[in-house]
Amino acid sequence: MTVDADPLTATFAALADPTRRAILARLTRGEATVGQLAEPFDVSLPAISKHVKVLQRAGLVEQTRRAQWRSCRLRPEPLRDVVTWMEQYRDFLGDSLDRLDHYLTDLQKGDRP
Amino acid sequence: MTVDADPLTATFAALADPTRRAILARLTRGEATVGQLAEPFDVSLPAISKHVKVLQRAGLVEQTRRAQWRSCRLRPEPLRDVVTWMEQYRDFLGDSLDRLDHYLTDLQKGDRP
DNA sequence: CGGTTAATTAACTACACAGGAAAATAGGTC
DNA sequence: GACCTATTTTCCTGTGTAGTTAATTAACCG
Repeated sequence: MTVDADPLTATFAALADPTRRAILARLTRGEATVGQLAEPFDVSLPAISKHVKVLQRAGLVEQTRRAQWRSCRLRPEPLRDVVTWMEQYRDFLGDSLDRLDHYLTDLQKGDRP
Repeated sequence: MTVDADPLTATFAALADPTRRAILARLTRGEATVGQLAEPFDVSLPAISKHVKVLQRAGLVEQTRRAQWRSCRLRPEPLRDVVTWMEQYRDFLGDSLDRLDHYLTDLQKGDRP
């Protein structure tokens, strides 16, 4: 993966790693520092730091500095882009994606945050 | 990506390539041989053949031999697994995924093909 | 300022992947 | 069998990535 890949490619590439998916799952339970994210894993801190950077590049994680801590927060937009991409397969997945489609359309019109 | 990656990882890795996503999009319009899949792209046939193999390994494409042609067909299961995985982010994506969740649950119970 | 903590960067190894060209396989036709 | 077509396999190159340890940056604390 090049650094200038299109957003969808960057998102799928970011999701194509179990450690990164686990990091995202952890972040659904609230913000966390890089050190906190690293705790459950048996890998070095630099490794986690790089994973976080991949997630940032894909727009899935946002990092804010608080003193010497980097607090990581989950960003939903790329996942919504994935859902949007999957809509072209609605005939294969069933009509539920139609409803999802409408929801996202409404969302773009500003009907909901 | 190792060859023995878990299914979700293999699926996301397969989707993390624009050429492969284009191949999938083409297959929503019906079956196609490897040669037909290669036509729109400015890459060699072996390259496409390898992309198709990655898609097969992820379960996204099924190949059936007809004489010397390999007809490729889209398989929806891995995409459904992606939707299932995304359900843990429903709070971030909105309640539409709840409905999708119910749909997939009904589907597992055999309410629909 | 010296020390401590949090996180990143640098340098390196090992491996996987995208791509091409060329050779090999497989099936159909004559 | 010889030949043609479709596809895959093999071999090669360049590049990206996951991981390590060691060094570096950044911010706070006394």
